[in-house]
Amino acid sequence: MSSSVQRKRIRKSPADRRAEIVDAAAAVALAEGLECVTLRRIAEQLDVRPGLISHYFPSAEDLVAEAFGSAANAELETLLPADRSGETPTRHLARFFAHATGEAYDAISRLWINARHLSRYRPVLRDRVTAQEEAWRGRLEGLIREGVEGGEFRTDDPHVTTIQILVVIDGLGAHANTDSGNRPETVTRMAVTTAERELGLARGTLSRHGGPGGTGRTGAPPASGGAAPPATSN
Amino acid sequence: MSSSVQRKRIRKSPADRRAEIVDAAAAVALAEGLECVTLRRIAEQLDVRPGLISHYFPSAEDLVAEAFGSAANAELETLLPADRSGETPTRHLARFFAHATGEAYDAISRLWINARHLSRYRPVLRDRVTAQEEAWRGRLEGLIREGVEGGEFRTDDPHVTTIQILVVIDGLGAHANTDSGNRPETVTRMAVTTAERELGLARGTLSRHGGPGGTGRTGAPPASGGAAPPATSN
DNA sequence: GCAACTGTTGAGCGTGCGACCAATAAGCGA
DNA sequence: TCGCTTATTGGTCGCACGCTCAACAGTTGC
Repeated sequence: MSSSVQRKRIRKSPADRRAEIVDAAAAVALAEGLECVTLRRIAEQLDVRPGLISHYFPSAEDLVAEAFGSAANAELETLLPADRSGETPTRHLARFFAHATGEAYDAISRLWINARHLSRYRPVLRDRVTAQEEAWRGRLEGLIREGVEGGEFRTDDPHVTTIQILVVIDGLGAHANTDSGNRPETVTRMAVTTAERELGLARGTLSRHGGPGGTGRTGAPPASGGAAPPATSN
Repeated sequence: MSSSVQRKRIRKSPADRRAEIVDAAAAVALAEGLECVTLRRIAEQLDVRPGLISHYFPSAEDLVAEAFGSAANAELETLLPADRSGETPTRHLARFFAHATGEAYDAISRLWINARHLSRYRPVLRDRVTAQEEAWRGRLEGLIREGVEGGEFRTDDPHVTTIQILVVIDGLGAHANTDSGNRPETVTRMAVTTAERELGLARGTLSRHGGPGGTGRTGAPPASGGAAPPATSN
């Protein structure tokens, strides 16, 4: 109404404005997809003119990459905080799976699918995706190594084990845009099952994230053969 | 030069023209991505006018869905032919993994990532993707059930086992646009490892696709713990 | 040989995109 | 308080997209 005749200009410091733009872009990327991160869309979000976005990001591709990096990084920080104050690796890993397997993770899965596809055409984004994959892997591998050193986990090769877990999580997340949600419990639990198997943990250890934090052992015998284990109700 | 003044019109039967368009669209989808399946692009490919493509596909989204469906279906037919003339399920599954793990499969992985992402915005494509997932799963599950009935495979739930294998394949394929290719051998073999474990097969049974076709048993003890198996050279 | 059918063309509309640039005004230091 | 720096605006360009439609021309059947 009052602003249609003459726009009120709000002048901010470059650092503030840039951060504001990146935050808005990350939000749009997460909610609507990376292809919706356009100069006009972000400008509208912040109630500024498209030219201003161009001013801070002369190449729009840089903004898209930044949006993905920001969103993915924030999620990583929630999922696997660098600061694990006092919590055991087992509890931490259990908490990680609880979050990374629930429906709340679908938005993140969508973002990863989005970014991995768009990487095909946009080199700048591709570099960002590679860096983020590295960051996620590094963070998880650190947690696993810590658990191995403390005797909670057991694996010959933490690096390979980490990748194996991530591959399963990626595989489960691949259908975030299509699945109707009716998946067998055994499949939903695949990531946890893989982790427990590869880390020498008893079945169920990583399912109860409110459970024992000390040793993580329950005394249940480990799965012996290769047959599919019966699905547990919880 | 000679055709610039007056275009030579080639009139074809609707069925032929439609098939021609779908084939071209599928080829473009596979080579350059589904977003390159545009009226203008396909028209250029066939040396006709864009309006003609619109004539056969009043909605461009239908053409994209058809392109994906055609490409995915052709690949499924190569990967898991409906007609398994005389070959044992073990040999057949081994052949499947040989193809679905090699670099030649990257193009298909890219297409799936592409389609799954685009499904977010295009309902028609989403239905097609869901149908293709169903088809792939059904074909693989049929093979596994056949193996179980013949005593080559052993699993309590062929349905779940099938999905588990496909999840791993999806997880491995997720990085087709970003990976530099340097992946640990153990990770590359994850799909085969999963199949062998879930089907009660000895390690290596599904790696040698030129190997024994009868029983598929080698006498080697099954993997006990979660330790990474030594990498085999072939 | 001619007429009817319809596959095919050519042209144009409206939209949204990234990129560019001169003009403007907000806020800071002198 | 004034002037300068520069953050911000408003407008425009070229491009590619899907979609529409009247006009054209192969092909077929009479």
